Amino acid sequence: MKPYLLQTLKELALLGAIKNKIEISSLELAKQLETSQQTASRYLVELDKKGMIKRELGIKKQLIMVTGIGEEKLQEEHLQYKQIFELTDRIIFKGKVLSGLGEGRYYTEQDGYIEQFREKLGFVPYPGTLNVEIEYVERNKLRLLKNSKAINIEEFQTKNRTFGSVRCFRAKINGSDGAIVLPLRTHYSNILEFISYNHLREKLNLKDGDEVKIVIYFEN
Amino acid sequence: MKPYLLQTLKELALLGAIKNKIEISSLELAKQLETSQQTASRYLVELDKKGMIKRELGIKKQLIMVTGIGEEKLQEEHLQYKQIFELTDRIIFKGKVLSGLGEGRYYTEQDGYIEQFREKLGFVPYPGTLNVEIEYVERNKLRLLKNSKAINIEEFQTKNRTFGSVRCFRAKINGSDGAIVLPLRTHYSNILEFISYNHLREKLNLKDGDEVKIVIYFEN
DNA sequence: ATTACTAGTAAGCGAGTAT
DNA sequence: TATACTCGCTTACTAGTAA
Repeated sequence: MKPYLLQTLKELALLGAIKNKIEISSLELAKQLETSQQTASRYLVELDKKGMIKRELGIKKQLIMVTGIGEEKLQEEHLQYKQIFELTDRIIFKGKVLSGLGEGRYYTEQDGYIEQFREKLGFVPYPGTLNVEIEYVERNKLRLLKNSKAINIEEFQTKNRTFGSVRCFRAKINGSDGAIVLPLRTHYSNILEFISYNHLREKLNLKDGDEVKIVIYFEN
Repeated sequence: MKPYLLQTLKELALLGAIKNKIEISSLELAKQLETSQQTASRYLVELDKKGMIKRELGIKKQLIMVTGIGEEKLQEEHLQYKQIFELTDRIIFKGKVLSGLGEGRYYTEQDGYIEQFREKLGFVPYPGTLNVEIEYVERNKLRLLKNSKAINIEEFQTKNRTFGSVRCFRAKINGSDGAIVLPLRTHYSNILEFISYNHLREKLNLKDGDEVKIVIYFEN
């Protein structure tokens, strides 16, 4: 949708055109939008064609109402602003289920980790991690976690090797509870590793390539 | 502000660029905005010139952060969406104080009205109404009151004449409590009549032509 | 008064490319 | 790899005006 049409739609909504007919001439609308009468008229024609407004054209005046389609579009926009300014305790990602390398299983089966997961997260994870690939550009959102308080899993040693610290954040995947694990050393990547009490692939019926929604919660 | 720049700013904010530097190439941004690398680059230059973002240009990547000015602009936008979808129990107007015809005083001094104001609104109004002229196009917002429950002041008679019914809504003008009165018969006009316990012109130090903010509250 | 078409002008776009 | 310039093309804008 063209940005200027969205602005026009918003202006109409502000004047009460959601679930209500409002009476507004193209010249009045033009003044609101700080443009010409002709342009305002064109905007209305375009919005009408897209089914975002409904018009009743009289000889002197026109009645305008935002349609359900138009309202939805505005609500989408509203949600985005809420994400920016209100839902600041969480980050929302869309991603694709990825076939892991089986590494996750090796780590989640280490007693040193399991014991801490149980203590600090309150569950023993199903072996393995569910890997989700996010859009490369969205890794920027992960930066927000940088200065935030995490659930820290401490490093530990076995006879053979050392297992590094891990930061965890409570999270949901398609509504199911769990946590994401971020190894402390590695750089932020575009792959999220999700652990859960459940076998998520089975519970949520996930196959490689499926789109999922992940919400990560944090404090501050 | 150009609509497409606002959309760009919002996109950056969604990626976490408020109070945070994010790492994003013009090509990545272009993908997010569904436009070309050149256009995204131009947008960033424009936003930078307007002081809405701050950039650190490296050879390979650029770090971008939304500035205070940019954040304010986004918050303004957020507020408008809140007005559309959340603050549905009120209407907000900006208007100009208008010199009345003295009619208000005549009506507000009628015992038949005074008694009902005291009973239903909880105060005896200072004699006279404060008249506020709103933008002509904003009279559309008043339509929202049409189907809404009002505080109804009943008609009554004196020896000489009949005084008609009036609908009242609790309201605030520049933060001060009172009510607006809408005569039942008259068509919605672009003049709001405000009554209050206080002498508002004095209390708020208002002169003709001063800009005021009025909030009208209603239920459903 | 309105809306909205036409036509000429201005602004925006993106391919090519320098840096 | 990047960013962002030039330039030809397209889209958007508004004055004039018909309906």
